[in-house]
Amino acid sequence: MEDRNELFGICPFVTSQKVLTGKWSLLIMYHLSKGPVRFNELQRRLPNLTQATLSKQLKALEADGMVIRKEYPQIPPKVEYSMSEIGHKFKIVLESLEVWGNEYIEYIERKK
Amino acid sequence: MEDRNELFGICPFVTSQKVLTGKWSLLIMYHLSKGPVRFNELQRRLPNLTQATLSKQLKALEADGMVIRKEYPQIPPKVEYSMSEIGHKFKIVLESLEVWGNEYIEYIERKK
DNA sequence: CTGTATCCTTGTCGATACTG
DNA sequence: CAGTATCGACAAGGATACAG
Repeated sequence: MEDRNELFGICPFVTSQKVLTGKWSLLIMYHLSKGPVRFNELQRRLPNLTQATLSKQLKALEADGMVIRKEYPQIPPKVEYSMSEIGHKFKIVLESLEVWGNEYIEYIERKK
Repeated sequence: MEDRNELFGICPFVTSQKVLTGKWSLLIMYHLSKGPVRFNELQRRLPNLTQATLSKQLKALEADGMVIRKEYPQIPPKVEYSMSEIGHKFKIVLESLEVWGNEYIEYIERKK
């Protein structure tokens, strides 16, 4: 374990954290795990996220190879986002995160 | 799924992402998963992380209930950090992240 | 419908120096 | 040993407006 940047591509945690930096990445990946989604539909499911922000986050995930963007040459345009192969493998992480997240929420409630 | 802030404490992914925002949180949790660690030892294992930053990240994790800080009244002072109960439950997530992270690293290598 | 272009605010991180 | 204080730099996100 040495430098964060040097360790990208070496340490699984450094690498994971880098890919998951986006504030909405988990939520986006979760929605894509249910199947391909169009841009507009995704935005509808993620209120309080502007078009600009959603676009940036999707571009980042696409650049990281997590997400596949498929464009249908139509008018009006149609673009579908889906999980890539490595993205699909991430579903296991999502599942464990979902379980843990709910446990954490319970923990917070008890603490109140 | 509505607002990020409103959903903290409701949606497991929103909640998880909030807890894991820290740039070093995964790495710190990983090291603590091996057992209690003193401040200095932790810093030694995490080069390229200044004392100030490590201190802030630990404070954040402690505030979130992920980490327990135990202070021994000695001279020189000794402080041990360890995983809390909910922190221990996070180990499952760490394990799946480790597996996935390594798969992702392989994926990147193949892409080159 | 699916974006992009700007601009601005905010938060986070790191560097450095200092302390009980 | 285990921090804190301060400061500056930078990146990420959000608001708004516009475009193909």
